Amino acid sequence: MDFVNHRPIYEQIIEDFKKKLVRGEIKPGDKICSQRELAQQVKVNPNTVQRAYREMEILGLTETLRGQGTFIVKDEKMVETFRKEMVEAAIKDFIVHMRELGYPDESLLEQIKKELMEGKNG
Amino acid sequence: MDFVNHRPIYEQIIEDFKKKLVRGEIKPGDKICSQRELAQQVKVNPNTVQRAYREMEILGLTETLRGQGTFIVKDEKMVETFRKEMVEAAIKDFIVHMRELGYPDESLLEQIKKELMEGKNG
Amino acid sequence: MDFVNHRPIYEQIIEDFKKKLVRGEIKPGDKICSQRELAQQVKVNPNTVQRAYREMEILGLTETLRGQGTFIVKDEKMVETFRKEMVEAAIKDFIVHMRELGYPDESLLEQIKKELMEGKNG
Amino acid sequence: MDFVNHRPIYEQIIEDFKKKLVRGEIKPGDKICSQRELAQQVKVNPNTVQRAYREMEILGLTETLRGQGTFIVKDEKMVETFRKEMVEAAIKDFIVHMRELGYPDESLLEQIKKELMEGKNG
DNA sequence: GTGGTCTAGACCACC
DNA sequence: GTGGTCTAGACCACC
Repeated sequence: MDFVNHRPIYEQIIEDFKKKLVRGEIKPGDKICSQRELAQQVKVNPNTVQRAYREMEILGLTETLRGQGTFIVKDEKMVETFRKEMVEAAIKDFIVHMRELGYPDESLLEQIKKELMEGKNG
Repeated sequence: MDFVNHRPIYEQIIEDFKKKLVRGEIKPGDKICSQRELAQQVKVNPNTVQRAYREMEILGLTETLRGQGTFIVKDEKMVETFRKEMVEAAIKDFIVHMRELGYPDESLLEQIKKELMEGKNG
Repeated sequence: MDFVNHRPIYEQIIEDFKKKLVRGEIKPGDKICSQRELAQQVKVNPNTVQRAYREMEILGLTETLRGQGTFIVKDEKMVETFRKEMVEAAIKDFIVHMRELGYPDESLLEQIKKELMEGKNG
Repeated sequence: MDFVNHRPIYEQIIEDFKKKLVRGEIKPGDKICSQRELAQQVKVNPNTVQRAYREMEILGLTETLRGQGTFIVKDEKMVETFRKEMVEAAIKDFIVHMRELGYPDESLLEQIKKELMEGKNG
């Protein structure tokens, strides 16, 4: 967690969770960490984790069963839709941002290619 | 300004300013809006603008002369360096983000190409 | 705090803090006064203290954790470097000032010796 | 002049003037720059220079003769007294400052000796 | 008019 | 309780 950032911690937790889901590190039907456990792991107040979990349930990502824990909803399609949405949003935001910087579309692909190579070797 | 966003208004002001600089809408040596003027334009308190301007000065982007106003530093090179930094950082952040989403590098260029086309026609 | 001085109060707060650090009255890792507490102690507005604390963080002297407080960076070396810098700067400034007054280097050591003695007895 | 400093410009002008006097660059009875002239030289508003000159007259450093200009008071003793005061104050302030930094008197002379040497060679 | 500092006090996020 | 942001508005130094 980034405690300096202005982004609320509970949003950062949700964001992390979404990334894990999209990457396939956690799958529909999986039981996820208890709130207490996660709070200890990421060194955050249990209240903050509670808020994140509550919001994830509202978003339809998880469901909590009394006395059993919190589970990812059993809906493969949901994850796939979700993945597409996040990827597309990321790309669109990026393009908008680069245009705001006055960066020409023509140079963009070249530059990305270059960075991808460096990232592999570096 | 986005008053709903978590992002502090003073940071949004700095961000706007950076974009204008990078796009060449304002140039080294230019006098920029007075604090009071900008405060009226974007409808925030002069103190908030003051804070943004102060941070820009610390960042080395502007110079402030008491009683005269705030100016972009007279240093073409600085602006160019700055432009490169911002573009590069944006691309790197984007790549990192896409990898966090588990998106394969191979598909990335294709996908961006597609989005760039749509953006043009849309 | 000196409310008559031209020196801004927030700078005086920073200066006091630096002196305490250099003198070893506060140490790396220590939690320092909360902003509200210090504001009450020195009878200034919490915003003024906030500004001082913020600048100290930018200077790399402190670290602030939301909801937990402000701490001196855990870096013994940094403090030592800082101490040396302050002492050296003070001496250099002094020498420059004395030369500006046309005071001959030769007399300087004598004069300081004299003053040091008086200070002890006085 | 230092336009960033919080020290009022008119005080900086007085300070400069005092240093010149103490160094002997200007002498009792000398005519000094006209206000307009100085304003142009140091690139400052004539009002600011006027204020500095007014204060210097109040301090008994100068006298203004209508239509003739401003002159340093013809009082050699005054300058000498003044010189002693400034030098002594500088030394005392310095010692106080170093003690505030917790710097031991014993090391002080050594350190100054060292800096004086460096200043000569550098 | 232009920037700089400060107060008083509200409201928020997180502990 | 602890820090962060913001407003409203005063007052100052300098142009």
